[in-house]
Amino acid sequence: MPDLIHDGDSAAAVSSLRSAVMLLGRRLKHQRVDESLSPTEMSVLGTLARCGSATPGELARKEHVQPPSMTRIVALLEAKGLVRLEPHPDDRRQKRVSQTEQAEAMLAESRTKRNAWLAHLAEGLDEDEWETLRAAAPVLEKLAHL
Amino acid sequence: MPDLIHDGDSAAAVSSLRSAVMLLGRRLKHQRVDESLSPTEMSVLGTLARCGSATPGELARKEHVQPPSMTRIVALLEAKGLVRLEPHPDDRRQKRVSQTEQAEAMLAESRTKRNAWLAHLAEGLDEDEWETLRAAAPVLEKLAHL
DNA sequence: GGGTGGTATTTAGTTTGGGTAATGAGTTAC
DNA sequence: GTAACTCATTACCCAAACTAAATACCACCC
Repeated sequence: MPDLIHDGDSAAAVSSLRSAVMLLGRRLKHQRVDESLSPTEMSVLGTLARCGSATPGELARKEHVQPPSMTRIVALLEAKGLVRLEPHPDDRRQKRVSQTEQAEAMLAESRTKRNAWLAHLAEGLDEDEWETLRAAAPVLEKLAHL
Repeated sequence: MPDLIHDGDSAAAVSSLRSAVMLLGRRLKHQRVDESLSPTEMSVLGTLARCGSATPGELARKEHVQPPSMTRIVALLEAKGLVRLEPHPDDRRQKRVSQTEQAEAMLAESRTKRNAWLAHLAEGLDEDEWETLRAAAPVLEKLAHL
């Protein structure tokens, strides 16, 4: 690992990365598959799809959101029939959240639409640039979860 | 440019990119140099540093924010002594926004602190991964502005 | 067994950062 | 010279997070 703080190139890269991520994030917020679903709600569904099921607390930690926010999000998702809430087998303080088949179908449709939007945006990139980005995607994801 | 919609690998990359960007964006929001400055305000200062000066409307378009929001942001920045507002030389409807020396100093300090945070986060990446990310930074920035 | 401290979730109330609609001033085209 | 358009602003609103406090439960120690 290079010295990220004092190496000039890395410093510039970090700065560039930050502003790009924040700007792109703001734009992505507006690209919703389902108007009634907030970006974080979508993200929670994605997490559930990857992890199977989780407690609200685990979800809050994974999404880097405070527990009360996750309570609200889970409640809204349940009201829409996208997640199921069951009592935790071992600990009656906790609950188990898992996605429904409906959520799975919506995620599939959502991916198609998101891809269309981002693909449209990425038409402004050349082949090499896209290749760079494709290589970086998993790394960025790892970084985001560290 | 490959077919981003139907190529399976690219579809996965797009999906991964989206969730990573949104999650990382949410986390970055909390890492402020100056507690009294919102992420978008910081971003505006960054844009001004790159572009010299601009009108509120130009800034709104660059940041992908509505004009009224930019009016408020610029007003807050002016109240903090970080930008200067002058009448536009050619068109009396418009104004020219430019950063002050104070803003420049703050940006420098800000970069140091941001780098420290992101560098700390990036300790979990190995050298190759960081190299990948560094190469992707300018591309991501280009994509965000398309 | 009962008290004590800690944890999971929720409720209530607040802040924040953005949006839309409507207004006023200034410019451009006809 | 007026009609149409553009830039910035004002007033109002809304969504989505937060903090603090309440509730329910577990685990440990005596």
